[in-house]
Amino acid sequence: MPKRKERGAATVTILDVARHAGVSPMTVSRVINGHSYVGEEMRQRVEASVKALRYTPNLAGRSLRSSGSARIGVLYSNPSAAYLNQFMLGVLEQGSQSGSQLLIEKCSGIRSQRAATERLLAAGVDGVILPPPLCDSRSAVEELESAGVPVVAVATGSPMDGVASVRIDDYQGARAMTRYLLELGHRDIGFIKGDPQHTPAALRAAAFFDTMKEAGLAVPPGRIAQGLFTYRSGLAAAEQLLKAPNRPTAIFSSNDDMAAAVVSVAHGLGLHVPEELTVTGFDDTPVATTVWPELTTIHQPVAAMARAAMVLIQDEIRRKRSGRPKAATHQVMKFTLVKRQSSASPATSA
Amino acid sequence: MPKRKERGAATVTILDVARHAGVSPMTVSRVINGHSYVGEEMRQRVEASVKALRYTPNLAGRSLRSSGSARIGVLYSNPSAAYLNQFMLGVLEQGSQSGSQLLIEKCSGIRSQRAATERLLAAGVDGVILPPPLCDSRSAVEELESAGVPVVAVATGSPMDGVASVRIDDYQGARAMTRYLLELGHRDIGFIKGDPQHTPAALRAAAFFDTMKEAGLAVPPGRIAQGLFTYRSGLAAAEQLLKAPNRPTAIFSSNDDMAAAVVSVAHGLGLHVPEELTVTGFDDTPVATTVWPELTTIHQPVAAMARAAMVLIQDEIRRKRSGRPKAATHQVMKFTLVKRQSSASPATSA
DNA sequence: CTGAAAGCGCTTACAG
DNA sequence: CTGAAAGCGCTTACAG
Repeated sequence: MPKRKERGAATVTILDVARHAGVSPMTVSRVINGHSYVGEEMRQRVEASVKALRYTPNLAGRSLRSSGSARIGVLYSNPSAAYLNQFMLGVLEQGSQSGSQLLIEKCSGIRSQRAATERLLAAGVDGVILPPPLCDSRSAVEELESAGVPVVAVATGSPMDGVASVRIDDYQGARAMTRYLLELGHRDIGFIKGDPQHTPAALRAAAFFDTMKEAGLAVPPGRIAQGLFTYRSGLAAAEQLLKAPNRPTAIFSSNDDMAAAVVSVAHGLGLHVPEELTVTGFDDTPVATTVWPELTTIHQPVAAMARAAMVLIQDEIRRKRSGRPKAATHQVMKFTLVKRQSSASPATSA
Repeated sequence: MPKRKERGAATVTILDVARHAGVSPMTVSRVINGHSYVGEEMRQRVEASVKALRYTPNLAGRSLRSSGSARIGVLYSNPSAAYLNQFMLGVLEQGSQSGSQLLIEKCSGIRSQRAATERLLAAGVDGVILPPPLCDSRSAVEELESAGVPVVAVATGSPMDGVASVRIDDYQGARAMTRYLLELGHRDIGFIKGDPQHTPAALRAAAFFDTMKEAGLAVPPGRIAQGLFTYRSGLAAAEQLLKAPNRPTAIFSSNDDMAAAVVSVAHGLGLHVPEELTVTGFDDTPVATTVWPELTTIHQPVAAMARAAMVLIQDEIRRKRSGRPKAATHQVMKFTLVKRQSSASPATSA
């Protein structure tokens, strides 16, 4: 005697749907997954049953049968808590959806990096995702790839050949922001550079300079400050820029943490943001909506990028298992310019 | 002919371990799960094999067989991006570990709350987790429970009878912080209250007052400011407290966002933190380590609380399925006082 | 204390 | 275009 229905709560399975629609479970499966050719009439019958029974597939069952049950590692360092949270959110979301198992390893410094890599390999990972700044670590990539483990680099400014990557176009992002500031009427714009060790920092700076140049505007050295992507470095950079004899009407910071610092310093100097000073950031991390005024910034879809990285790594794993060559896809995701309260046209009296 | 081994990568299964150890898969399963009585010699043999083969169980397989494959809803409103990220991280972690499926619904206002609840019920959730501030919504709890769906409330200041909850002891947390400030030598301490709509806010305030009173210290009304847990409200509160004729030597803010605002205002007034003003927060969200100086605060283990909530809801679901009564466990997790750079003894010249 | 059998929900080949 | 069979990796009863 089958005991399929012993539980109190009726869990609708693919079999229930099949029975309801008067077809085989296979057909239901095909409809759900949008696979191959299914007769139009059947498709509709199945879809109606799915709806009527409120069926949602059990992912455990699916991933058990499909080869989705990969073991995926995430190796990170230098944790900006906010970024990492968002990133891991995407990774976990996609992971639980596809039934993959995740192994998270943190490292700091080259020695612990090697140890962490070893641990991942020992645990039998099928693929590894590298969020920034490890996405640019040749040593990490090489150690993993030479062990036959595919890698996906996330948010790198310079994707490596043969290594899959997901990123936004940092250059175009910074260009869009600079153009926006120009459109607002700003001509005298300060810029805070990011950590030179991080590849996207250079792209953001280059885009700023190029766009200013195209607009026929010179950027004197006094309008540039070096930052390290930290709030603290942003404080110093802001003071440098704002204590100049005649300050700029806008400051474009290479990330949000530093932009938040600029807002704080401006406030301290009695400058109203955005009436007397426009401040913009980059990344749209949670701090952008925490500070007041909220920051105009370039939204980097961190969670979506993490999800995309999971999809890419799973594809590489599948390819490897079936003996196909690497795809090494370079995926570029869309950024968006988010206008909030920290930006405005310069005061006419400036 | 079995095709168990067709894949290139050798995925170690429980069967491999069983063969290696010369026992049945059942015995391996029992050892792994620490179940029932297994002969000591066998246990060791199995454990050795697990290690030798680097076996890690496939969670999809496990959750398919066990009744772990519950469908769990998370209903949230009023998103503090940082808090929610951390919270979801914990939920997803636990969810993927136990093979549960997650349904996330956001709502704002009572009308959309009802709609979101309906959607969860329509999707056939087996249980729902309510992060703050929905953890205190009687209407949400009642609607779900009356539909027979168990609920776990997270971070509520006043747990309801018969509804499972996970929280920290906000009163003791604020008490610990106040004592710490007193130990540092502060006597004149300002306090910023949180949103009165959130139940923990009152507990934190009460603990501050009680502890000051016990120390024989009066808290004049001018030392208290009302906040709403937002950075913006913290700016206003900080100005109110710091522009008083003789300002306090320390300000205890009911959360980190407002404390970050205090630091910014202090900086603006030319006050050095912590030399001239100690600032402390509550929660230890990412902003606490973003600002400079980094905030001394009470660490609330948000991700761990989310994980605990998942475990509780799964327990309730299991109970319900097997016809047992609700457990309605109230779990209190430990907070920790994290000392960072924003606090110090008051200047002797103060 | 240990194991042989059956089945969780789904999808991959293989037939038609 | 559709379906019957088999099996993904694991654990729940049921026997011994």
